[in-house]
Amino acid sequence: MTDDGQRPPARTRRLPRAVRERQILDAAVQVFSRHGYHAASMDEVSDVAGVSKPMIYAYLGAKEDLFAKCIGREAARLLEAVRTGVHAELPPDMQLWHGLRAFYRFVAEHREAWTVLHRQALTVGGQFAGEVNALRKRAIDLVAALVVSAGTRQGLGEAAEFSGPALAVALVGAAESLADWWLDHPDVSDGVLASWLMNLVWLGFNDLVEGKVWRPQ
Amino acid sequence: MTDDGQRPPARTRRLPRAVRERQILDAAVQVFSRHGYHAASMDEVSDVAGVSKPMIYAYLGAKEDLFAKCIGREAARLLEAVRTGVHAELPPDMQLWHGLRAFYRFVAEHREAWTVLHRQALTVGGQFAGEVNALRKRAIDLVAALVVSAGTRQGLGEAAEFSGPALAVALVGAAESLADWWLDHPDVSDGVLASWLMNLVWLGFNDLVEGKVWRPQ
Amino acid sequence: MTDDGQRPPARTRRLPRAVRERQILDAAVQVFSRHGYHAASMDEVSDVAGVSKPMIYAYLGAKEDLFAKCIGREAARLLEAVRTGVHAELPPDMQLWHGLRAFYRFVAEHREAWTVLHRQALTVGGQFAGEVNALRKRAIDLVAALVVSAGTRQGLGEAAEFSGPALAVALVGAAESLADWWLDHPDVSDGVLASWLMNLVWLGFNDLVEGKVWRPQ
Amino acid sequence: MTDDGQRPPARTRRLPRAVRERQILDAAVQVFSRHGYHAASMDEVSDVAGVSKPMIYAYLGAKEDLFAKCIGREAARLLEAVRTGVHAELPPDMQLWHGLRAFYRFVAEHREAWTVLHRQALTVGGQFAGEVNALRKRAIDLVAALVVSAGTRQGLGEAAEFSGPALAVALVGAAESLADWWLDHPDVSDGVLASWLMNLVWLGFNDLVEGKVWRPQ
DNA sequence: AATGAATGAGATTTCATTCAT
DNA sequence: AATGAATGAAATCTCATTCAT
Repeated sequence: MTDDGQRPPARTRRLPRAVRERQILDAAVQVFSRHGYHAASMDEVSDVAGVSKPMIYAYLGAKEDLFAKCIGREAARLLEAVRTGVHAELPPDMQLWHGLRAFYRFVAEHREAWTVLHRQALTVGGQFAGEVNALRKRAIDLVAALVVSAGTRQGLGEAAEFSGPALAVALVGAAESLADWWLDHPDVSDGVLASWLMNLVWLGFNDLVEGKVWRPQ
Repeated sequence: MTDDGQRPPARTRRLPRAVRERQILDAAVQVFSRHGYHAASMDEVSDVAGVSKPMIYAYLGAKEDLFAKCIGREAARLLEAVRTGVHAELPPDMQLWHGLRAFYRFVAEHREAWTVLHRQALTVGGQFAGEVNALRKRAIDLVAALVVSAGTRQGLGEAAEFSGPALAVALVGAAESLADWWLDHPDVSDGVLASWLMNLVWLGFNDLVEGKVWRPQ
Repeated sequence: MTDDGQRPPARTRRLPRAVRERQILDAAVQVFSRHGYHAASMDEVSDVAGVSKPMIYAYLGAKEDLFAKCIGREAARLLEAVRTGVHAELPPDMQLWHGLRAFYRFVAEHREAWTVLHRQALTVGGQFAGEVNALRKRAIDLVAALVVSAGTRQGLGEAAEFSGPALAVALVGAAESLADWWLDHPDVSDGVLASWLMNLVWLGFNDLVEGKVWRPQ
Repeated sequence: MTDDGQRPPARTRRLPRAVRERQILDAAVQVFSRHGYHAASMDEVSDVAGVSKPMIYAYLGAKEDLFAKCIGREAARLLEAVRTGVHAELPPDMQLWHGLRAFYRFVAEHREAWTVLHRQALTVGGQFAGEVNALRKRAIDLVAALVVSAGTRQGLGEAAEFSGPALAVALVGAAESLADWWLDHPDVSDGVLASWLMNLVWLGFNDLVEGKVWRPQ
């Protein structure tokens, strides 16, 4: 709907720096999401942005910097979206549910950003592990906090069958995996998607809280 | 003890083709796992393999082919490992549990293969989606079959709160995510890891089967 | 105390043209002396000068012109310094001695200018040979005149063992070489430096004048 | 007369590495001597060498390495030439004379090498000071040793009017300067050139040894 | 008078790929 | 069967220079 840099922005001239920077970042996210860090070329970024290469280097630095700035911006956006979606005054399960919905809405509305964050950032030899893992870690911590708060509230101790962080990791992985799946099945609403996960995870989690345990055999 | 291609294999001469091919593939997996598809160089592969570049091209084709063959071989190995681990005569939950353990054992024993399959193959812009997604799909289908068989056995229809494939996707994602997490927390046994997932997923799944449902509010 | 262009001159505005030109030239000499003609960048010059690049082009022309103007200004300064130092009414040896002292004083006080003149101007493939060689030639001619005047005064003809111009060239080379050496041994006074040269050259020269000659064997 | 890489060597194919390396170095010396380090382009080197750029990088490394190797090779050659020319069993003055002649012969026969060593290597911001200064220092030390040996042999102490190292520096500078001058006056023989210098320097030096001194006024 | 914004052109360097032996 | 030698093509990045305000 809004102009997100899909088409070369008509090669407008003499824009203020902030605007150009946004244009370039938009283009870069697009290109990186399509090809990944290494296969993306600065030439394509400059084409898509409708700006000559020297501007990119002048404003955003070398390719690595550019990528890092993409990651940084989109990570901040995603986190902000989730944070706004969660309502801290609600009970844990509702917080989780709203958070998931916000996450899926973001993925739906910013497919490219999500692709860059989820797929492309992993491949660059730990070079950008910092940026992305920080995001992931924050997400996991957030979930872990919810889980633990819910758990302790209901008297769940530290059991062999359960590990807060690991559970959070698994949940985040499941959520991400579903997000990817969703990209190819867009006919499901974000609410349904979130419900599925809640039904899978929350019910199981509640069983644990109540002392039910699955054991081999 | 086992030759994993760590050291250049002493530049032996006149080996039968099959052996050379294995040498090269081993080296390629190693190099791709370290740098990813694009950043990996054929020069490094040839160095690590202790084989000249023309041999690589003669035996395994261009870089793309080489990568595809890496993916193919490791995917087959992983699938084989899981298939061998699962005992089809057991009840679904035990099948799932054994499958997960086999999966984690494979990851532990073939970190490089897992890295190539999980991380590096994603970045190449859908070029190798075929190879990897096929594997993933087979894994998901396998899980989905288990889930559905268990579900139908207990009379669960197609409810709004539930989707077999999506459940499988989520489960696979959770398993993968935990695998990654495990790489940094190697002091947990594969059995424990698998148990965590079972407790998270299976219990929740059972609730669904029994008609329990989580709903917002 | 003196403004040597060390710090960006605070980006003052609306200065008269002559002042701006001096600012820019000072900066340019500094930058050229640090990096040489090719490695110097107009960006750095503009930064150091505290003036935008378009001003440089407007006032002093393209990079080549700028360099030529640097050379020209510093060459004129050096010549002026030497000319002022020499007292034409003195006998040749004293003229030479005072000239050398003036030269070394200039080098000490304008290291950057000297660097640009001596080192950087040589590398630009004869492009600025004109400017610099003119200076050098004037210096050599000046010395040669002294030498010849002293020689003819004492009846020295054109001998095989002697060539006025060549002697001058050698003397100038020795003086330059000592100047460079001096940059790393600043604890010697300009008088001492000049004395060394006089003792080396003048004595030898006098011997020649008197008919003494060194011959192989 | 001999093929020194003047013309592209007919693009011969599949030469052994050592030969190619020599070809490339020859071309590089030529190009660097024409344009200096910065203005020289790897493209031109590759053209002149009759070899594609990748070969240059494969065999001799990046531009900096290439330049350093040029300097290194030519410095070694020059030193070798001088060393061979000097006959250590002769008295100091004859050693100096033969050394100078050898030096001028080298300059005459390897103008390009001399240009690279003398002019171009100075401009590269001290980056190659190591290589070149080492050479210069060795030359100066060699001269200084001669001077000192001659001086002490005749009882000259450390006087204010005299400094061994400084004298050597001056002499080397004079020799270099004459070498440059010679490039434009090739009708003088190397013997004559060397004689001039000997007459200028050695006589003056002998005066000093004998206690004669020039003093201002 | 002065400059932020902008770029065409060209530099170095790397890589996948193939001959010729 | 095996490889050292070789390259076309393309990537990243920089710089001198100018426009539009």
